[in-house]
Amino acid sequence: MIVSTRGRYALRVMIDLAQHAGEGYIPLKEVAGRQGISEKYLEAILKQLVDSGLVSGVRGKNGGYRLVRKPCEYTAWDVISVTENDFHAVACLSPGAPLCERAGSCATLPMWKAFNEELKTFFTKYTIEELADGGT
Amino acid sequence: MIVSTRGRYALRVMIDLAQHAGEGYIPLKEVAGRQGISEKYLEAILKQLVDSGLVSGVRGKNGGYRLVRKPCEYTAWDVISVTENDFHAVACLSPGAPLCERAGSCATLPMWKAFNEELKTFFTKYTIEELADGGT
DNA sequence: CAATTTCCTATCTTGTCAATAGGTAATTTG
DNA sequence: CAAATTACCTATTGACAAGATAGGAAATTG
Repeated sequence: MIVSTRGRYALRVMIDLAQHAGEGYIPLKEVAGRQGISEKYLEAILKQLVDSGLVSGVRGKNGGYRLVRKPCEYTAWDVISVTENDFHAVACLSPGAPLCERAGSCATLPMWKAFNEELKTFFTKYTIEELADGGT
Repeated sequence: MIVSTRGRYALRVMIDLAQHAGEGYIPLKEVAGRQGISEKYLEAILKQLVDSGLVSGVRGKNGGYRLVRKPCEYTAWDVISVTENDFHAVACLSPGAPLCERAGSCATLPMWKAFNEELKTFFTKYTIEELADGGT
């Protein structure tokens, strides 16, 4: 598949946190329980979300995770682009990829570039708030 | 990356064959040479294209590969959907995937379905002829 | 028959995904 | 302070696919 379990889980976690916003910090255990996701695996995903500043985590009793911004201020793209490892159309378009010597005459490169843009455009259309509300 | 080397190579091969249509059967060696792709690896890819009826292959002297239809009658989607292993948004949407018990209440499923459609729509817009001509 | 060229099967290496395990550091509460 | 809670950190495992390579069998031509 194109979007891995990791990315899917990350989205569900963000949605879960959105649905319980305003309730203080939500412990991982709760989210994992509600979502039916392995705690340990979720831990790794949440660390990534914390590291990239999408979520804040606090230790100790009453600790847990919380959204940093309002749910309407996150898009699916924000989450996916952080959690999916190499979310670009083709290898040549990965950041830091060695310049392809055929790039100048590559018949397919424009299509891949357009697809790359399309990816971002598509997932930016969905906000976490919308997804959490199940609305359009 | 999202589209693997396999899919990219397959597209380049199809374009190459389109650019040399009407010249009879083109041996793998020529295509591989022009495109700078390992012969043995290309062999496996071409077999896939033959098996799925996109290309015909003939053995022996003067043999090789040839497009079955006109270049304008192939889309990038035709090629990619055949060569990419599991080209669907998420695992739940792979054909033959076990029905997800959360499907009914899954907040993200509609988005994944829309993305699946978008994939097909996007790549269907490009014909091999257009790509081969380098035009818009 | 000999050369050509596709077809077929098997193998190998490398890397990522998905998950698990065990321990460390911070924070609150009794 | 002690104990419970909870996030953080590092390492490891198993399964699988990508990307490639190798050697030979079958078909076709001249």
